Amino acid sequence: MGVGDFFDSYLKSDSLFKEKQALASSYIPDQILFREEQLQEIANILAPALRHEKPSNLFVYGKTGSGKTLSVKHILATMETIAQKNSISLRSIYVNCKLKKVADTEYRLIAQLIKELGQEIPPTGLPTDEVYNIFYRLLDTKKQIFLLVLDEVDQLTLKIGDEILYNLTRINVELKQAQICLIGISNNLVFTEHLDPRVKSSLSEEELIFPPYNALQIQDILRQRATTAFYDNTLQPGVLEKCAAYAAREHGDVRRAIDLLRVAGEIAERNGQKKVEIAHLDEAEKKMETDKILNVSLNQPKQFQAVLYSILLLATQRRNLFTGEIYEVYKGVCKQSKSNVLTQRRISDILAELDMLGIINAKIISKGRYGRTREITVTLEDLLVAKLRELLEKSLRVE
DNA sequence: AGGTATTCACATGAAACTATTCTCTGAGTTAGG
DNA sequence: TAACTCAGAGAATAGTTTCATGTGAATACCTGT
Repeated sequence: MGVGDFFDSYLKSDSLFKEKQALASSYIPDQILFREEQLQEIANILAPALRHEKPSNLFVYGKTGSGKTLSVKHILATMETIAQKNSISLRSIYVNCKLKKVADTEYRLIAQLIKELGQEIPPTGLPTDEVYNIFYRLLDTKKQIFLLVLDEVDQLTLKIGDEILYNLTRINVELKQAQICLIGISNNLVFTEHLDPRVKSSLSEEELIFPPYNALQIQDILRQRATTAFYDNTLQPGVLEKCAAYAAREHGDVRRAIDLLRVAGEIAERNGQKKVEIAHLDEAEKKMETDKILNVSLNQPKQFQAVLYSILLLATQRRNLFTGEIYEVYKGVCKQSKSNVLTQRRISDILAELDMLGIINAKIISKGRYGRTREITVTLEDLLVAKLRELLEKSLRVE
């Protein structure tokens, strides 16, 4: 059967989704469940902004998928509409500091902020303090309050230190008319402990913790989303509960639960089934994991791929691998793929990063008289390993 | 036997270097009046 | 004389290299019994 037939039957088969949007990660529901307290608290802290007073800086902690970003965004949106109605000059800017090539360095963060204020800044070439100056000028055009949200700030400081945060907290001193209020969001609870004490005290004048959701709450949230997203009676009984249970086990990450539900729905739909079954959930979980690994691996730079390929080669023979062995194999791989060989120092870092990405498991062990090294294990499924190896071979043009 | 001291095989840190991409500046060139 | 071109100086960034220092515990090497 041709592609045309496929599209025909695709059109004819009715979708399971009524409004798939509701399961997207960017979706903001009208009502945020189980976060009344936190919402109220944020509102209390930020309310002075509506009277042209600078609110205290706020720091929001909580594990991934506990509704931090959603809540903050929600409050800001409502504040902006109210401000507009009463013609109060209030602006909020949201940046995610983790986004590569967007806001993950000092220069780029400020550049991004300027962009949000409606001006373009070249991606490179300007000295950083010049960029700061442009930013100051843009801010200080009139008397107004800026609410500046830095999502995943921990990533930022991890990469480039806390100097920017210090600068940002000091901006208010230099501004004549405008004032900015910083709202940091982090999913690392001990994050501020690595911070310069000055930054720490000024950044977290107010702190707020988002506890993880429990299984029952996740169920309710899922139900809320599911009723908008799916047609009635599309979910088989038990699916929602199972999905919630999965997520509850993963420290109450609702985002994951929602993704899982969406993917399960997609799978059911693709199979032409009328209902989402529990089996689809299992399949969805597996698929998400595999997709993630494949995606991440193939998007890594060549050298990472070469290292990973070496690991996979060795892993077929033995369980626990050490840095030195991997390096030897890696050198061979490099020769074959005609790329240049990096130092062991660098490979050590690459191994650490692959570990961070969750592709491999690395643990530093001491073998006593026989030295200290990383012990690396591969816990991926055999099928996935085979596939990954094949793809890497193609990408590296090896063997 | 029990207690130190060594030693291995890397890990971890800091600084400096390289290549790439981009802006800005000012000298030299061109074209028009 | 104004507009244009183009090379060179400077920046930011990613990815490395170089050099220096750190480290956990299995062994080697004592010591005194």
